[in-house]
Amino acid sequence: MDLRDSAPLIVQNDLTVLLETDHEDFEAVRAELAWIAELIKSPKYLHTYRITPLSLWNAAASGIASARIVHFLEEKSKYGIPRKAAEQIIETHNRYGLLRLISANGCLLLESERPELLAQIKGRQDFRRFISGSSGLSDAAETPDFLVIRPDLRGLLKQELTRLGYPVIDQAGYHSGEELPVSLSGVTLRGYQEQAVDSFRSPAGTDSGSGVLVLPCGAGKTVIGIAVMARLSCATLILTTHITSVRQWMKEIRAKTDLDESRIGEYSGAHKQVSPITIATYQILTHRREKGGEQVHMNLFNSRDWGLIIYDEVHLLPAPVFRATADIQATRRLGLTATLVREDGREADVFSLIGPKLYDMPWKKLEESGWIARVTCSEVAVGMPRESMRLYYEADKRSRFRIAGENPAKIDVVMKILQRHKDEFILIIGQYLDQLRGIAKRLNLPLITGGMPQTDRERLYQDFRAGKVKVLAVSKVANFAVDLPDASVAVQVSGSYGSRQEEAQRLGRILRPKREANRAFFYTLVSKGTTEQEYALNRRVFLLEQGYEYRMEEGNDEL
DNA sequence: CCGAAGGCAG
DNA sequence: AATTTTGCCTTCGG
Repeated sequence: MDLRDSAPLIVQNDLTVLLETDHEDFEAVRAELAWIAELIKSPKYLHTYRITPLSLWNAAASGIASARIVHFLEEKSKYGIPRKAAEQIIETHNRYGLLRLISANGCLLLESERPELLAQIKGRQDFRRFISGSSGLSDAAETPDFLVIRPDLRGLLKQELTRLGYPVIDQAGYHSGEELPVSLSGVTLRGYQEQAVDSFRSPAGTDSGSGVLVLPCGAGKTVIGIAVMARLSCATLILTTHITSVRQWMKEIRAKTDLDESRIGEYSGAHKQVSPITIATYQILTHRREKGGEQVHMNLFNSRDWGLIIYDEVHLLPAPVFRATADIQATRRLGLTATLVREDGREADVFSLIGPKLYDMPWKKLEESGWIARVTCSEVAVGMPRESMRLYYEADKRSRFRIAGENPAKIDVVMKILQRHKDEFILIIGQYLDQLRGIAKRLNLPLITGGMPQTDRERLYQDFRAGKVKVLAVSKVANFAVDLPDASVAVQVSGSYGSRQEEAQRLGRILRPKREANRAFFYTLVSKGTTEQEYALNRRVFLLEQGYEYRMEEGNDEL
């Protein structure tokens, strides 16, 4: 084994990978590593990644060969790859594709080049329920060429086999659904958007037909969804997180296709229209009248012959919708998201029930080509005044986070930042209403919270867009409001615990391309010597994974 | 038919 | 481990 002291990686036996952050190749190696591993820890000088079965299968699905992975790791690591680790990478990677679902003569078949694997599955008590009738051979002891699978259990089977470590490539095809001619009008897709749409379409011969596209905020996920709809030209059900997003989809579909208004419907609390294009929230699907009661709106999946279902923000898809999705595997499914990471660890279910990752556009690449603003992130350490520190130490564990979050010294730091960015549009985002009210009062800023009526909000947005107001304080509504105007500076004064999701969303607020210098600034204020620092560490993980760096600043002198 | 207000759940 | 916001349902008044 030759020694490459100058290489930035160390690959360990357990498939964790360490990456030196001050290495000259850091950025290039990080970008490559992001395709095959997940970032799990990110202290300043040494980031820890883990290569998981799922990360390898997603890589396999996007066409990255195991040889390329091993070669890359070999070349970029100081001590090469331990033999065991290389074997395991190849073994796991190669399992993707061992099992295939196909349909023949109207039957659903599970086939493999490894008949002994099929025999093993057939022999398992807990897989008996998936197999229907005979498996092509009468003698149970013989090794089968294929297994006949109950079509209604197609989803569950894939879920179970993925859990067992044998993901299935599903080539059994899809029903085409009700026809609905759709053409795009007045839109030109950007290059990467075209690629994303293509990746969902049949790559030579095989029909991918289901899977997930990963794109940053502001990359135009809606347009891509609409373009897929136009290519397939069939009745489509679109599921999304909240009503504003439902309306957003409607608006864009109206603007960007030749569809008549009557063909587009909203299925929500207010309107229950089932049109050839129907847009609904996840909430209405999961809603129960009483605890443990029936989910009356789940029928939406069967209330029309959908040819395509679009899952917007697929990382937020709730458990009952997974269950319903297992039953409709013959329908094409498109997942859209900015991150495949879920806080509940159900990435494997996204993989087996929605589909594998088909396309991934890293944030940094979009930044390079100017489609989103270049952002400088800073973490500002703010010391706590003696009185708050005393309260902090006296408080029980659960109140501490809030006391640190509401650190009154943060106001002065906010003022300094406002000074630094005097003529720019600034959002001040926080978690606690008391804190925000305090800041808004001291600095004489308008404050938007969930309690503010929609019309009042819109008036403020307008003033902001017109430049009459340049600094706006906002509560958690900033995480959801689609129509919140764009700013070039965001100051996060507090957040909800370790949510990576939230950090990414808030950064998303300032990503829209800027007129002159295409730059934006993201500040996050963290109280020194408190638990807030640990949570901040976790919040950063997702953005670090995307290649953002955080500058460390001191907000005030020691108190 | 529509929108607003109040309650509850996630 | 917890604050806030949102969405859905029901009821009520026009």
